[in-house]
Amino acid sequence: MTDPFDLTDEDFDAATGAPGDEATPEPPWLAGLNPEQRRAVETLDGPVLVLSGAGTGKTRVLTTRIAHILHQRRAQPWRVLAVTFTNRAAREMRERLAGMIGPVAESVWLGTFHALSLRILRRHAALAGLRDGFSILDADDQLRLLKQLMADAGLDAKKDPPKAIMGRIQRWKDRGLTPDRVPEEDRRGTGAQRAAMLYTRYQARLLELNACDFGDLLLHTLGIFQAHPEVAAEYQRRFDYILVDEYQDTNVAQYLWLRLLAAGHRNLCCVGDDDQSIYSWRGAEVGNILRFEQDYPGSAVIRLERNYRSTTAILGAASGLIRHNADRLGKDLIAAGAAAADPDAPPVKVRGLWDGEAEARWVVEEIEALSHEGLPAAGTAILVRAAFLMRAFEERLMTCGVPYQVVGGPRFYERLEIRDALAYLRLVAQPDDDLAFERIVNTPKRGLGEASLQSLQVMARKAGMPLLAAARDLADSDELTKRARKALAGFVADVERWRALVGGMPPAELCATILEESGYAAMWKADKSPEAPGRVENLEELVGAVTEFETLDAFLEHIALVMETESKGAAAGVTLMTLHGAKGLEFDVVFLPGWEEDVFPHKRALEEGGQASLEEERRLAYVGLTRARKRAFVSFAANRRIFNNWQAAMPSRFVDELPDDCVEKTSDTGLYGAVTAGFAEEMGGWGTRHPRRSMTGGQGGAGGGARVAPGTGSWKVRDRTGDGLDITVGQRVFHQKFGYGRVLSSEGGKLAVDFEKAGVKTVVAGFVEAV
DNA sequence: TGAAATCACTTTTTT
DNA sequence: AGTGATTTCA
Repeated sequence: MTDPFDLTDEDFDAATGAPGDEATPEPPWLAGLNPEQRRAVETLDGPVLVLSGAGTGKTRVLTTRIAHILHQRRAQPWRVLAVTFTNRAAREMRERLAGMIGPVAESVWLGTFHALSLRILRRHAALAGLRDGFSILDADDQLRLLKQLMADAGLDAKKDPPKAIMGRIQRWKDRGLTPDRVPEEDRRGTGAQRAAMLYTRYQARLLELNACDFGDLLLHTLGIFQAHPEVAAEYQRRFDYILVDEYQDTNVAQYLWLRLLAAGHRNLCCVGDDDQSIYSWRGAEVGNILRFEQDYPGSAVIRLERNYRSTTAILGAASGLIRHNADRLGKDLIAAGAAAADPDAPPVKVRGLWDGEAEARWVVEEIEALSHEGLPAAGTAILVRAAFLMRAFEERLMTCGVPYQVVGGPRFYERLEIRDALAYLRLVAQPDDDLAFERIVNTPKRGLGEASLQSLQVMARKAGMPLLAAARDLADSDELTKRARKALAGFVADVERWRALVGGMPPAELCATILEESGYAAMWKADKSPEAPGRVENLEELVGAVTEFETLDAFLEHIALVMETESKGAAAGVTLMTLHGAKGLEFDVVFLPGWEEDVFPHKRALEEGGQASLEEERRLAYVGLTRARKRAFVSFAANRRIFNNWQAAMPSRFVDELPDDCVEKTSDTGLYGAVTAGFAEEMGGWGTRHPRRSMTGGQGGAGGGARVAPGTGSWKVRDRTGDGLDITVGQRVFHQKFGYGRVLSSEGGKLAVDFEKAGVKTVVAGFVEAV
């Protein structure tokens, strides 16, 4: 195979007139690399696979490699394509690159698969059957659309859960399969046929709506490349070098996408770690990394095994654990950093506790103790298997007044009020966005009930026009009651007035105008429920977020792809997040709670995926451990409340798999006596010695119970500025989580408050506001 | 048409 | 337990 870019340095320099090696001093960024890293950076021609273990400098290699390509004048920045998996990784890489090579970093094609696909798709929308300005549906829209289609087809949502169907559709998309290519064996079995049928209709409906979902961004791009070789060729020529981060997490569609783009020059560099593959449930194929060498014969394979992040104890624990996986390329981490040299680096602490609340108490105690040892909360993370495990920690951290932030929790864009507000903006930007129309036509209440909307739907469907246009016509006809007609006409007039304003004023101002004039903001301001003020705040935050953008379209595009408000402000406290969210991050101190059978490894994972899933769960544990630089703590509870009842829990098998020489196991000695050998069995036995405690209804607060049911989902994190000095006994206060209440007593910065909903609770003064 | 009442389902992980 | 959806009642 001839490779147009297989040039020697001399050829290249002669061709471009760039100075030769001796004239160019070695760029500073190469100096600090170890030999393997250096090889990964300097092997520019042909396919390269970098097997990069945790903490071995993967991001550094990627950014340095880009810098090197540019410095060597191998390519212009806009001819380099770098693909990441998350927006965060893209942002981080861009920042680090800018730090090395300056503002020219901006012109590199760097982004997530989805963002880059969208960029390509916008240019060739017509080839995918879309019109300019097509919109991107969020998960909620997708599901609503599917439910409509199911209702039209007379399918029972009880028999075929829309979420399950959606899952199947997405997995087909992950595999690059359009509805007509769904293989026969995928159509057999319960519900499969109906899912395939719905997939066809769903795609058809999306085209009618001039919309696509997340998976379509890739699928359409891929389809265009396959159906129009001249377009594919254009992009093959356009990029001289392609780099891919987290290659182990790519799905089939992404694999094909990359293979197509790299087909010409094969200057493809993929960086990944099979031991950190944790997204198979989303269609990721570890197979992609395992067969790289076969796909790209003659590829260079470079292993990065020197870990600069963690202590030997942490690495030993992680390696010992992951060794239990059969299906891996086999790669060992060698401690090489400053942390490894620390002679009194302590072992990984493993601790068994009575229940989830005791676990939270212990974790926060340790956090407070560590902060006195020079390891402050700001460098500490609590990493959990599933979001519901966060509750106990949030509660405990709040009670103790330790600042914290939840990362990747319920996301900004997913909030009801934000989705509503976005629907207004979408409808104004895209009058044929029917899903947006439906969402807000009667929010706030305009007296347009189901009956009116039903006839509107029917009419629009018959005339083949978008709902907004149909509404305009319907308001002029005499189909509806006078009141409904008037309301509809008013709504249509509003939207048209706002549409006229687009471009005439900054989008943030437009957004504020719409929220005011529609009465949507007023609706929440008038709402008396405890969460309403937070929603008003979020709406204000939304307007603030729009300020960053020049046009409404640019904002909507950003929100569709990024869907998270940029983490603003310094991370001051303990970081609380899921293990999945933690990949690619590092902390001085890491707590890994909830290591119990059925929780971690998760029961559902085992039920659905068997051995393969068990290994994936183990990789997740490995990811968790390897996030830690200096200290790692593993814990498990003998009893845990799941849903609303208590369940006895066995320690996770992963606890036993941790090598003894790297960990120190202790249990609650004060309560249960010293336990050394047979530790896990004994802990597991607790549950049987103390059979399921059934707690009768959490609230009521009585019965000596400090144990009060946790409140609702999310609340805003507040820093502890001002110690609530203006709060006095008898004062009515508002608490983000517990709502309104009255102060009973105050002692040492803590208040006893009688909450209207949650009963009597002790809270830190800084977490309540006087009302 | 809107509010109240009941019901079912939740909690694995997310671009 | 708490949320959201669906059903029932005023």
